[in-house]
Amino acid sequence: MPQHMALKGDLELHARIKPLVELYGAEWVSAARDLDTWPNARASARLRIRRDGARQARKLYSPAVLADERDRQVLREMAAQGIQVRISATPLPQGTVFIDRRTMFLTGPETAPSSPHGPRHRTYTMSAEPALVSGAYALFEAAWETATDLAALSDAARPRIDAQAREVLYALGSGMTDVAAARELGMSLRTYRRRVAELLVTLGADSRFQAGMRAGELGLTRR
Amino acid sequence: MPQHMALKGDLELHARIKPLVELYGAEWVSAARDLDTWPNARASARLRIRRDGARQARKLYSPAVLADERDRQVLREMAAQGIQVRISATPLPQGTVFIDRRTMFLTGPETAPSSPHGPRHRTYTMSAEPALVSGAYALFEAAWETATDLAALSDAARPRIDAQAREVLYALGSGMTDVAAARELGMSLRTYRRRVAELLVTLGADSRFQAGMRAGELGLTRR
DNA sequence: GAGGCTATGGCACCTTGCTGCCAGAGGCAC
DNA sequence: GTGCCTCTGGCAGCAAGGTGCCATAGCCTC
Repeated sequence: MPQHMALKGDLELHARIKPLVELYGAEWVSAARDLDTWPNARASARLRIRRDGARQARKLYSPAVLADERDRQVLREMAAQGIQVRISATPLPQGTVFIDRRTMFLTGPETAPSSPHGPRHRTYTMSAEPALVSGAYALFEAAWETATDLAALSDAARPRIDAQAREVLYALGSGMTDVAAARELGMSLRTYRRRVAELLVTLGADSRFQAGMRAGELGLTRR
Repeated sequence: MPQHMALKGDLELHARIKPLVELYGAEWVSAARDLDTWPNARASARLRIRRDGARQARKLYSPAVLADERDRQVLREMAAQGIQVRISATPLPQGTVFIDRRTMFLTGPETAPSSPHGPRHRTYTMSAEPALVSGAYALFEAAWETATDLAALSDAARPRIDAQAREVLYALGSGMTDVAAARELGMSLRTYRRRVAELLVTLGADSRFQAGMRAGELGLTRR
C-alpha cells in the first residue's frame, strides 16, 4: 500500500477505512466540522464500541454541532456509548481521522456537488507517512486538550443565563456598586439585588466572590 | 519538485525552506516544542520582518518555553518585532511549519544524537500536498485559537500570587464568611480583610465579585 | 367585575464587608 | 538600652450587601 494517496468519493474512503479499523483499529480519533463529515463513521464507531469496549474513540467537533437539537442528541448518545466527545472553541474547516495513530485521512477541499441534491463525490487524502501522521496528531492533541468536554457543556453543568441575568452579570463584573448598577439597568435596588441573589443560586455560589469565580471559570464573562 | 519528501539534517531543511520564504513567504506559521525546534527560524523570521513588515508570522509554543527566563526574553523580543507568539496549554511534541499555507515541514520523530554533544542530524518531512497541508493547517488553527497570547501571560498581566494570597483566594472561593475564613487561616479578622483588600488591588478589582471573576478567568483557582 | 398569580419596588432591619486609627509585638541597626 | 520599621490585631464607624414583609401594578382566567 502506498504511503500517501488520494481517494475519490465516500465508497472508496469506506473501503480504505474498513480494513484498517478491523485490523488495527485500537484507536479512532477524529476532528470534524459536523456529524456528516465522516460518512458512516458514527455507525462504525458504535459497532466497534459494542464489539469490544476497550477501544478508544475521541471526536472533536466544531461548535456548530451544538446548534441543532437533534445533533446534540446524537452527541449525547455517542458520549453515553463511551466515545469521548469534545467541542472545539473554533470551527474546524477540515476533517481529519487518525486510526491507531498510524494512518490518517483528511477531507479534501470543499467542492460544490455537481447537482444541488446529487451525491457529493468528496475527495479524501490518506497518509501513512509516520512523520506527517505524528505531526498532525500532535496538532490534534493540542486542539483536543483545550477543547471543552461535551459533558461540561451539557444542560446540567451549564447554568441557564438569560439576557437579563447576563446584564446583571456584566454589571457585577464591571465593579459597580449595586446602586449604580440598578440605575444603569433601569431597575430598583431591591430588584437588582433580587437578580443578584437568583444568579448566586443559579451558579451555586455562597458569596459574590464565589459567583464571580464560577462565572470566570465557565467563561460566562466573555462573548 | 515532488509533493512530499523526507529531509535529513538541518542544512537540507534550511536549503528547502529558504527559497520558499524568499519566493512566496508571505506567511510563516509554526508550532514548536521549544525555541530550538526550528534551527535558524528565529533569525530568518526576524530578517523577514525587518525587510517587509507586512509579512505575517505566528508561532505557537509548548508551555515549557516559559520556564527559562532567557527563553522568555527571546519570546518578548519576537513579540516586539511583530511576530504573534502564543503558548499552547499542552505540550507540542512535534514541530510543524507552514509557509504561505501551501507547504509544510514537520520534525521527524525524536532521535538521540549519535554522540551526546555531537550535531543532531534530525530528520524532517516536507509536503506540499494541498489536502494534507490544509488539513494540518486547520488543526493548527484550532490549537492556535485556544492558546494564550504571550502578552496575556506576561509578568504585568499575570498577578504575583504568593502562598498566603493563594490561601486567601481559596478561602474566598470556598464561599466562607470572613469570620470563618480568618479562623480557618489562623489570623484575625482584621488581617484577613487586609489580605483580601491587597488581593483586590493585585487583581485590579473594584469588588469581590470582580476579583472572583478575574481569578476564574486567569485560572488562579485551579492547580 | 372578582379572584388569583407574578413581578416589582419601597421600607426596615440585620449581617457582612471595608477601612482609618491606634496600640502592641517582634525584628534590626546603632 | 533607644529608635525605627513592619506586621498584626482590636475597635469603631460607615458603606454595602442580603432578605423578610407588605403594598402596588399588571396580567390572565373565570
